[in-house]
Amino acid sequence: MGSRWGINRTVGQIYALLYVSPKALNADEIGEALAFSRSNVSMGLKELQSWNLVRLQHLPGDRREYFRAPDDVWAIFRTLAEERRKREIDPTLSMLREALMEEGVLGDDVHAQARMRQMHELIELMTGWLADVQKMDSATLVSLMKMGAKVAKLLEAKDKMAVSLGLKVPAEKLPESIESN
Amino acid sequence: MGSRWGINRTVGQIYALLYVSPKALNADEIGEALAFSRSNVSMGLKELQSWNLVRLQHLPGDRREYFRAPDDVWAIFRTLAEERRKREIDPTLSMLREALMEEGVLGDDVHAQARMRQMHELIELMTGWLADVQKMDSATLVSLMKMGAKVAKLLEAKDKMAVSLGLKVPAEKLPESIESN
DNA sequence: CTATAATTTCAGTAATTCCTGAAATTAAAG
DNA sequence: CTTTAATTTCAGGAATTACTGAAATTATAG
Repeated sequence: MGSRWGINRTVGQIYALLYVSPKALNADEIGEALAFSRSNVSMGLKELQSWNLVRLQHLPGDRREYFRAPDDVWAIFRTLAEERRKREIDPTLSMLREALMEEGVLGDDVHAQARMRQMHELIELMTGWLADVQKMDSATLVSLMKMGAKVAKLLEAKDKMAVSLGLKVPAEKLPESIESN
Repeated sequence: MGSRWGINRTVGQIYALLYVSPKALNADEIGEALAFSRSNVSMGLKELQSWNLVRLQHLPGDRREYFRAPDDVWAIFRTLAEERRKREIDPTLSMLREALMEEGVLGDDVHAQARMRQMHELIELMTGWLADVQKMDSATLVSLMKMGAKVAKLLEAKDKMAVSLGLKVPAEKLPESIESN
């Protein structure tokens, strides 16, 4: 599964093991369970750490390090999204920006420029949205997702209600506290 | 950029070229522009077609096929999301389901079972949401994304308003027509 | 400080993925 | 139907990525 999530097969296997394991595991246990060489495990764990996907733990009277996945699946998902943004989206955005500057000066290829600007806008919009969503607590996020398309209808409804009451309700002025339903 | 989007480097290059090109291109033009062998281009185009990412075109008096990317960036994005869901998420979901069935029968590893169920729920929730979002037109989608976190506040506001008016406004009963802002 | 356990690094090899040119196939034009 | 242009397939080689064991490093216990 993870092989298309920016991490390779063995790293994915290690993470899957940690994810389902009821207790933290040390490198030897992981290597034994998956029949990987010790060094392969070490590299895999290092990569997982660079993704912020594992928590470290020390058992008293044992000098080995123990690893586990965070308990909250949503937290895992957020971390993944956040790291992928940093590694893949952000560099893409700056490349696009650079390309737009250069072409802009030359005034060269108008069409290509317009296309790149469209792509840039789309990506910026999505990352901005992602940043907003990342700030929400898991429960709020879950209820929003459950609503799905209904959110759009709600948007309309808001306008209708405001209008029918002769009110102006700029979204910025709405209540601050938002805990889920 | 595309190398982490489920397609390899050369395929990504071909698509980037088509994306910025003001006119449809034939295979030879692509190969020449990128210095790829004709067969490499052919395989790349085949892959892009399997992803539904290119539109075909025939010029009169020319028997070669011409290729271009769709005009709407959002359409491209949707297609990509849809195809990745089919290829990566759906198989993961059924694997999880199977694993849950098997383990369930054995009653074996309670913790692993619970963890897989959590993951399954998260993925199902997200794909359900994605399906909802895919149905919206681009303009609606854009305005929702621009709102970002404000949607959550709006949710609260809806409840407040309904309550203060002594109304019950189940989301299901809200207006049908939803065009963007 | 020394001995030893744990972990990491890295060069070499294995495995996988990618790309090419030649041959085969498809399909349009005459 | 035949010719020829366009495209696809595919086996082999090139390039990249992943994995291993040995050696080096780090860190803890005595």
